[in-house]
Amino acid sequence: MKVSREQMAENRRRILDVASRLFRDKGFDAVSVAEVMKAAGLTHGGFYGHFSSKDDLIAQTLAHVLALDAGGEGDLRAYVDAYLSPRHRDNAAGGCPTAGLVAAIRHQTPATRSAMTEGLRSQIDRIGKALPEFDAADRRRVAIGSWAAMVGAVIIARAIDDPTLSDEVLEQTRAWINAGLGQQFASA
Amino acid sequence: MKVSREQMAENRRRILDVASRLFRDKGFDAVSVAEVMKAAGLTHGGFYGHFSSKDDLIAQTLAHVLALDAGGEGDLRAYVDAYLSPRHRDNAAGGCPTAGLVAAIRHQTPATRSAMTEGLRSQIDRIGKALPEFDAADRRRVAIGSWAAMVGAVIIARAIDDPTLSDEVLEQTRAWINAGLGQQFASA
DNA sequence: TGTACATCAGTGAACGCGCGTTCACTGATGTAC
DNA sequence: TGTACATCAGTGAACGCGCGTTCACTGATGTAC
Repeated sequence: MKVSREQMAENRRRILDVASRLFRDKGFDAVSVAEVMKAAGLTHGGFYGHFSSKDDLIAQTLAHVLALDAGGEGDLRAYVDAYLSPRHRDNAAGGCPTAGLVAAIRHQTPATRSAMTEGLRSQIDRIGKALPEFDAADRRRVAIGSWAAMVGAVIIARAIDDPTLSDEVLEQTRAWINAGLGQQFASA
Repeated sequence: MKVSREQMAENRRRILDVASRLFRDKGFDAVSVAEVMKAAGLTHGGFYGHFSSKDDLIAQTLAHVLALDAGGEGDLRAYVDAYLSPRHRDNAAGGCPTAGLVAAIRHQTPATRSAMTEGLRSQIDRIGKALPEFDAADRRRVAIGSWAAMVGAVIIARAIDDPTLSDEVLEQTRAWINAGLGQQFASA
């Protein structure tokens, strides 16, 4: 049965929200269109009224979640600490979409790759802006190096089945980044 | 038709070799059992004489490729440079299995996760041993931080569709790691 | 404001396809004599 | 060393299943009067 325009817009938003959680949690391939629609409280047949294909859903979900994720976080050091925490490692579904999905982007359509590229570009810029104590050239290096280490550490920590080693990867990467952020915190 | 024991062992080795390239190139899900067997010059029916399931192939392939990859590389700085090169970024099929596959490990069987954990553990140890200029505590931090940044940068660089930004991620991460490896090279 | 009807968001059965896996068969291997 | 035969690695057709996608239908929406 037909629903109101507002209801349809809300349904669409709910599909993107649940899809972003499911994709981050299980990966693009392991989540079916029917599963997304069911999680959104709908049936699978209506899917193609909102999206032209599963690939289209993936591209739009990525753009959606990266836009939400772009909220300016104030303190960089606090952000690094939260990012490299066991809590974030164990919460892929609600965590950073880059950490959860970058590696799979290589195999996606151009629209999806493009959305991820813009997300990465603005994330690097955002980190750079949180580094006023560095001059322009250093700022870029620190922003990119730190971001690569953060994303790499969370991905690695999530792969490791030994909790002690997994925690150590997070903790030592945190120390390594803090050392790189400035000698005044080199012992952190 | 039956083949000799040596032939069978060689067939098995060839299956693992082509599987490791295909998995690194396209991901576990996008490679079918039939595709692996065909690439190895066999038909799909014989697969279950060598492996009990596709998951078993994945676990054994990962152990196989991580063992091959474990060759001790001499100079750490040269290793970092090669790792963070456009050439390595563009050669996922023949490149580092960690960069190509870590992110997908989260969704694999315990045997596969265990193989990856051991591969990561020994890789971190190997990098640590290549850092005699640091004391024990710093060595661990530098090894893990550098490795996380290397893996993260290659994964991110492979996702980005803008060659300029992709190259920049590799290059700035290289500079960031070199800075962290010691002040005597801080300008590299 | 109230009624009549065209629109169209969502439903659920059905489709074609590729996948992982199975199995009866084949013929070279390798062992027993 | 040569022969007879049991073994078994590899073949290719077939299976069941879940997936992405399609489509005829339904009934609430929202517009025209």
